[in-house]
Amino acid sequence: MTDQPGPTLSDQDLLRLDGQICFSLNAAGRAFGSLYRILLKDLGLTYPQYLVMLVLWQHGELPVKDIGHHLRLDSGTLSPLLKRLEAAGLIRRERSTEDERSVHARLTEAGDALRSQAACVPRRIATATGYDLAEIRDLQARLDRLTAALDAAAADL
Amino acid sequence: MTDQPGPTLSDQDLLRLDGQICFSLNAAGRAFGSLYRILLKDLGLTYPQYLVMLVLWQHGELPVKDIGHHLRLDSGTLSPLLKRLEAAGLIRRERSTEDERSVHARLTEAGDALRSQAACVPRRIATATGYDLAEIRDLQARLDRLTAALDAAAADL
DNA sequence: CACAATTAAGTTGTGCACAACTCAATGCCT
DNA sequence: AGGCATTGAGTTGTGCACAACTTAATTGTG
Repeated sequence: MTDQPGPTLSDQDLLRLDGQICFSLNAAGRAFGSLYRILLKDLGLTYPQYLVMLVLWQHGELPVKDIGHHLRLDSGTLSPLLKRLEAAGLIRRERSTEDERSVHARLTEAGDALRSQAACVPRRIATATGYDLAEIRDLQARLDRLTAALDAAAADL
Repeated sequence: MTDQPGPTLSDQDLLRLDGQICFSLNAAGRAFGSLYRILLKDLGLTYPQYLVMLVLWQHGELPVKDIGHHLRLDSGTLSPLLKRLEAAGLIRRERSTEDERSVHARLTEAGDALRSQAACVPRRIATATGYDLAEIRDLQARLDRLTAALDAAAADL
């Protein structure tokens, strides 16, 4: 029989311990945000805008829907964000001719040119983590598993 | 000699790979957010508000500054949030008599009563992760190390 | 074909995060 | 004591995330 600390934690204990993972997750996310904010300042991009640009640099022209799919964002977030990117002259938005519901985002020359300016960012971020590639991938895998589990749990409430 | 993918990744490769950790981190954070949103709906709390309540349930009366220290939030975020908690009748805010700059947040009876209602939340979250306690702690440690590294990197820009 | 259901964007409203700022209270220092 | 920097909250403005809703185009079905 086991008389270790015990597998049974009281709700009070959990209430005290709770927040820990999400605290850590939150803190890490914000730390990333701060760093990106600094590194992206010269490019005139916010971190979410940078993520959208990353998607466009990889995939070229894309409908809003697909961008949202890649980033797990809905039109309520993307519509104003894309408007700002368009106002900044980095992308153009055009209604698809074949399906008039769909709007496609496409890089302008300036948007494409920004790519080379952004090229140094990932390396600086990677260096800042202090992790090597294997560790990063491992951490990522754990986080993705976590996300999947949470999504599944949320699905059947 | 090694002719594997190689330790030297081009900036373009990194640009493609980039976002991965922060993507995963972001996704996990949002997945947590969704789940908490559902579980906290009955309590009438948002997730950040719940975090503040957690701190108050643990520490009792606290100055705004200390709450911010626990949660890594500044007054710009906390002031309106605490106002909403006060409007909801869960806390009271009172200027300290000994230092009139400082404002202390204190649980009302309703705020304290909410604690028992919230007691079931952490367990449900923990279950939803699909991780056991050891894995959670391990992940947490990695995330905290990551945060520290990123903070340090941001400090010397 | 007509009409209901679905889909894609966009809009509105709320709340959070953060930078930059104001203001008052306190501490410090000669 | 006088004067100045520091500290703690709060305010303002921008941008993101998300829920709930609207609008218009498309699809599916009887």
